[in-house]
Amino acid sequence: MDDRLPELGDLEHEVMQLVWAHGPVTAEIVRERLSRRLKESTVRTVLRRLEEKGYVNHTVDGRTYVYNAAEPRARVAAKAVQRIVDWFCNGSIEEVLVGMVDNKMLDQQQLRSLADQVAKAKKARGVKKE
Amino acid sequence: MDDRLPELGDLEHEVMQLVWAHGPVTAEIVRERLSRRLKESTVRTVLRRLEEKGYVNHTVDGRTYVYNAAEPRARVAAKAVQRIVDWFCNGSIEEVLVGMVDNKMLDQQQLRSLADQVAKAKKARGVKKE
DNA sequence: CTTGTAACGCTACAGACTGTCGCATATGAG
DNA sequence: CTCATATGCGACAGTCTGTAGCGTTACAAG
Repeated sequence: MDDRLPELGDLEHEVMQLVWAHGPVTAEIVRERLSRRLKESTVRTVLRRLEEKGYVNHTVDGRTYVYNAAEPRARVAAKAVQRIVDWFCNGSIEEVLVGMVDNKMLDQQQLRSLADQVAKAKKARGVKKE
Repeated sequence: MDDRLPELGDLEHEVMQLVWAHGPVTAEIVRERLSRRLKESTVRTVLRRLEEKGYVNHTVDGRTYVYNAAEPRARVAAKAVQRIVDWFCNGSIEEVLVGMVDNKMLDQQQLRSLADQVAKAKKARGVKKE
C-alpha cells in the first residue's frame, strides 16, 4: 500500500494513460489506440513490465488477458509528488508548494480552489468511500 | 527559465543535496562530505554531468572549480512536481493535491499552513525579490 | 626556464532500464 | 486431432549512471 512504484519510460507512460482513461483493456486494444504503430509483442512486453512494476493487474477472460490499472491515476501522482518531497528530505510539502507559487505555476486562486476541494473530499470520504 | 531538467541518479542526487546545503563547493569538498568514499575523478565526472544537465554552474578560482547550484532547491522541486502534473495531462494540481490528502499524505491543517505561507510568500515577493 | 604537483577533462566500461521484436508454446474452436 | 491465435520469454541495441584510469595543463619552487 506504500510501495515505491518505479518510474516509467515514455511508452510505458503512454500505455498507462490509455489504461487509466479507457478502463480495462487488452493488449490489442492498447495497440490500436497507441500513437505509434507497434507490434503486438511490443505492447505485450510493455504491459507485462508494467504489471511487474505494479502499475497494472490482469484478469483472464477466456484466453485473453484483460489489464486494469492497479491504482488510480491520482494516487500514483500523489505518490510521485510525495517522493519528490521525500527526496528533499527537509523539504516539507508546503515548501515545495510555495516554490510553485513562487514560480508562477500555481496562484492563490488555485490554492483556494484547492483548499475547497480538499475540504469537500475529506467530508465526502467519510460518507462515500470510493 | 522553463527548461525541463533531466532526472538525477542517486549519487547525483546526493551531490546536489550537498551543493544546496553547503553552498559553493569544490570537487574536493564534495568528495569529503559524500557518504560513499569515491575517487576524485568520479566526483568530478558527476559534477560535470550535473553541469551539463543544468543543475550547477561553476566559476574558476585560481585553478580550482567552484560549483554553485544553478537553481534553488525549492524551484527544482517545484518543477519536478509541475512535471508530474503535466505528465497527467488533464491532471490539475488540485487533483493531485486532493489525491495526496486522500492518501493521508497531507492533512487539512498542513493545507491551511500552506495557504498561509503562500500568502506571505506572495506578499513578500512584491517587496523583496529573492 | 625546468620540473613537480595538483586540478581538470576525456574516454571507457559494466550494469540497469527501455523500446522493439522474433519465435517457441500453449489453449480454445471445429 | 489440427489450426489459428493469445501469451510469454529471450534477445538486442541505445541510453543513463556509477566509477575510474590517464593524459594534459597550469601554477610554484628551484
